[in-house]
Amino acid sequence: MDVRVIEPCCEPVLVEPLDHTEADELAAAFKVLADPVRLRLLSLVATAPDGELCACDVVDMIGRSQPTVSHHLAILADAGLLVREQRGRWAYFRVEPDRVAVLRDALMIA
Amino acid sequence: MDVRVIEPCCEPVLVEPLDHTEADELAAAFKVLADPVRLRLLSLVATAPDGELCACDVVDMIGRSQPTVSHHLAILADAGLLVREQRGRWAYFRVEPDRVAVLRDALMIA
DNA sequence: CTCTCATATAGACAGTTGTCAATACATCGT
DNA sequence: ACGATGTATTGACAACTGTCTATATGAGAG
Repeated sequence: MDVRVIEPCCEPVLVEPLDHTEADELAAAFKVLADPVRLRLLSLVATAPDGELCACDVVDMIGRSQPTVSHHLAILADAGLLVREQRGRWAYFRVEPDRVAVLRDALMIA
Repeated sequence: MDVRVIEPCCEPVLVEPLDHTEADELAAAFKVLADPVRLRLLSLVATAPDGELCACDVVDMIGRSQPTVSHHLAILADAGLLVREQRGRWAYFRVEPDRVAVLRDALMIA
């Protein structure tokens, strides 16, 4: 039977209320996720076969104009959720798991 | 040594991109978290000694007007993150852990 | 019943956000 | 060097959001 030492996971970590600064930063982070286009972009990159996706392929999948997609990708990258890598004319994006984990951990509150 | 059978936890669960409907619903849910006042309210309730908090005590802690606090509490309750219980003239709130877990699970993407 | 107090609602206003068309920038191929 | 192509930026506009004051609702106390 497969066993391992239990790690603190999925248990409450919030022991005292957020102060103003923490709340502002967290809210800004969640605001990035509070848009359907950005969530779909994130899920597209996360489920991409090679773990990365070219911006050139994304526009058609999303169904928004190229500037709009570029804008949302920039927001995700600025937030650290995606990392951007320029290869020639093309921009490739991949998910930054640690950054996603920060937000996930913030929800271990109850 | 404390051991147990491993459970699927904190591992990627997203295997295909979100469709429009899923993205819209998730975005609406994260939008609720995308405000510092609501995050502080949530953390105040989550860390309250009895697991519940009276709206009457909250206004002073937050530093916003009573209507504003009431507005944010309503948004959190409508989203299912808080449950509201009227006791006489007072309204008590507690966290709905299952609802928080839904959002946390949505971030198990990488 | 009436007064008081906790909470909710209405309405208004400033600031922010998502979107697009137009344009600029940058890199590759010829 | 030049043209083609992928991506980013600019500017504009409609829609949404958070906040307040003023007011309404609703429940207990006297």
